[in-house]
Amino acid sequence: MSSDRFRLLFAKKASEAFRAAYSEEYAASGDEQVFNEEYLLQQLEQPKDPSMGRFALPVFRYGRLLGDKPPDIAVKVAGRMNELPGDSDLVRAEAAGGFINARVNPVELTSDTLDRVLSQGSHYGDSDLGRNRKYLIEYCSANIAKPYGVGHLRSTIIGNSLRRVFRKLGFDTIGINYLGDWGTQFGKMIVAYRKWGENVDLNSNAVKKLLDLYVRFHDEAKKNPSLDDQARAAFKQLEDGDPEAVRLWETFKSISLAEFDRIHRMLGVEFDIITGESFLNDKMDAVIERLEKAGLTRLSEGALVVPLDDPNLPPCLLRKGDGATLYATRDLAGLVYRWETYRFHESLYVVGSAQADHFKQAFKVIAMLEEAEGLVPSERMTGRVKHIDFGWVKFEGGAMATRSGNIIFLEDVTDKAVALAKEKILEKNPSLESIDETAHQIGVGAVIFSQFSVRRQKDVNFVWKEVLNFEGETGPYLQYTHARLCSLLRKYSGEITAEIDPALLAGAEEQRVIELLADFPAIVEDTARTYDPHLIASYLLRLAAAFNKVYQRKTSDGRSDKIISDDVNLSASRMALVKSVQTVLHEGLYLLGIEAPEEM
RNA sequence: GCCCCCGUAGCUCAGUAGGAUAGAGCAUCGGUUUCCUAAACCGAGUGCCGCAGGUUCGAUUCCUGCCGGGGGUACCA
Repeated sequence: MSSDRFRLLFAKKASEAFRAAYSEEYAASGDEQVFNEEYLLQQLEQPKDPSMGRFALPVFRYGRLLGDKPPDIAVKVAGRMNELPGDSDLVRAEAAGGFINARVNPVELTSDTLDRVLSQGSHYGDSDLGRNRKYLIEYCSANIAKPYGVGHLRSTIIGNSLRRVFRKLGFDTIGINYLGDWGTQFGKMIVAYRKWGENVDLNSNAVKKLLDLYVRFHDEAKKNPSLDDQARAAFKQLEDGDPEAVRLWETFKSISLAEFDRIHRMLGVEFDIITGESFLNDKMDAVIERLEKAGLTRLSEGALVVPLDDPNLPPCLLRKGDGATLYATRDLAGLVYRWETYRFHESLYVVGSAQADHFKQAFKVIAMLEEAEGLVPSERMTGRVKHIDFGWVKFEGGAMATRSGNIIFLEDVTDKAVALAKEKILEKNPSLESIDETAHQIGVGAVIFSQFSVRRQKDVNFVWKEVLNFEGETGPYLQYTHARLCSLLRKYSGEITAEIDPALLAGAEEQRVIELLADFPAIVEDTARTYDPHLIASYLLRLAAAFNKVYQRKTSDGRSDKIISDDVNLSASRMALVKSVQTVLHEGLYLLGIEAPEEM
């Protein structure tokens, strides 16, 4: 939680109050560090229930030090704090058990927050945290010649979101799609195509036909293991530049690239660089040489490896027995290339947790190399490269695997979601102008949001019933709330400004919304710190729910308490809130990669 | 065998660098629209927080062991 002026003042007062209320013990403690402002600021936390206060200071740890009971300490210190001169209005201390709760002046918080949101608009929550720092984020990394399944969706949308989050924080962020366009799998594809692909027409539906070949290869390889040897040989041909193998590879690649491009447009996903493993083909020898020169390599069972000084990791393979390279070799070349080219602040790899060991190995090799070469710390990338892992996408509880053909095509999912969204629009808002476009935004939004519904590290279940549910904690719920806010904005004819009477927004429901609005910048930073957009997703649900309470509220006589009414000042105040929530909801959805239609 | 991740309400999950009575959604039941979009809102209830120890003023959170699920474990990526 970042510090604002309320927290700073609270910490300052608490520090003074401790010294005043316990002057003797303070002098005797010899540990004044726990009483200084910076330390206290760090100790501030969020009360369990927002109604208890905006933030709180637990004082349990002072019990022994001050020889007093925590609840008594809280009472004494809180009392002193409220007696201190200066800005006595801004934040009030309130003892509650072993906590000192902070009551922030609602008028100040309201005008402060609304002023910032309304004046900064979509830039609210921006930061210069990342000024002059480069951030690399690799995501998607789909494999050429394989279909785009829901498995790839997770990496793609997490990475796409992180790219937007880091940009917002001022980092010079580069999103990289590092396609799997090289490796033994292409040997398999080449063998399969030579054997069974002569009569396959690749002019239509090519991706699915290539998948059929791939699946058939694995089926037949079970009965006939010599196929795997043929595949390795074919990949070796490809690496050696055999023209026919290269021609086939290029065909597979162009088919896939066109397909990926189409799908990414459909999802609204962006990349700054699209490259592939093959880009590194001419950069691997140099890395291998460096490792050899550093004395880290060894020949083992015919293969060239780097033994790692970690008993839990197998050696990292650089060259197979036949001299061909591996995934790890290319990733090492990529690490070195990116470090030399960009000198990044951090470089992230958004890849599933199944590859955790692979990244541990690669990062370990780099660390050993940098150590062996005696590089100064500023020349080392160790510690700056991170594997951002995530759990599996399970289908109705089971595993998905390309090889067995047990896979859900992403487009089948989005098509269904979009169709359902269209059905709902026709039912609820048939006069809407751009029905197809809106249905697309809602359907795709629902699919994307479903991936953010759990923390990054956890497996996410793909269940049709849940992905196609538009009620409750879903993307469409957020979009719907946003659309209603836009509807109010269209209807309201007055000017929207932060120059309103904050007292008119003093109700508990409004205050809850304002507190959440004030939290947004910290949420964006937390997302960057944890590399998990789930935080934004759950925050937006809280914000939308809090606003819907205001929106649906009834007056004491049972009538709905309208946002826009005959009371000009009240309407203006509420509309300032409406515009602020709409702004943050829109920006938050943008950070997740989800569109926010104005009507639906 | 060894290593990593996970285990919270019937289901799916939150629980923010230990803290205040462990929270949401779905599902179930009931209610709200003379209509600023009911894709919403309100109400109803359920928890040996996998088990057993340990550290601490305080553990769902940290440590150890065990049980259960998933993943990884050199010529796939």
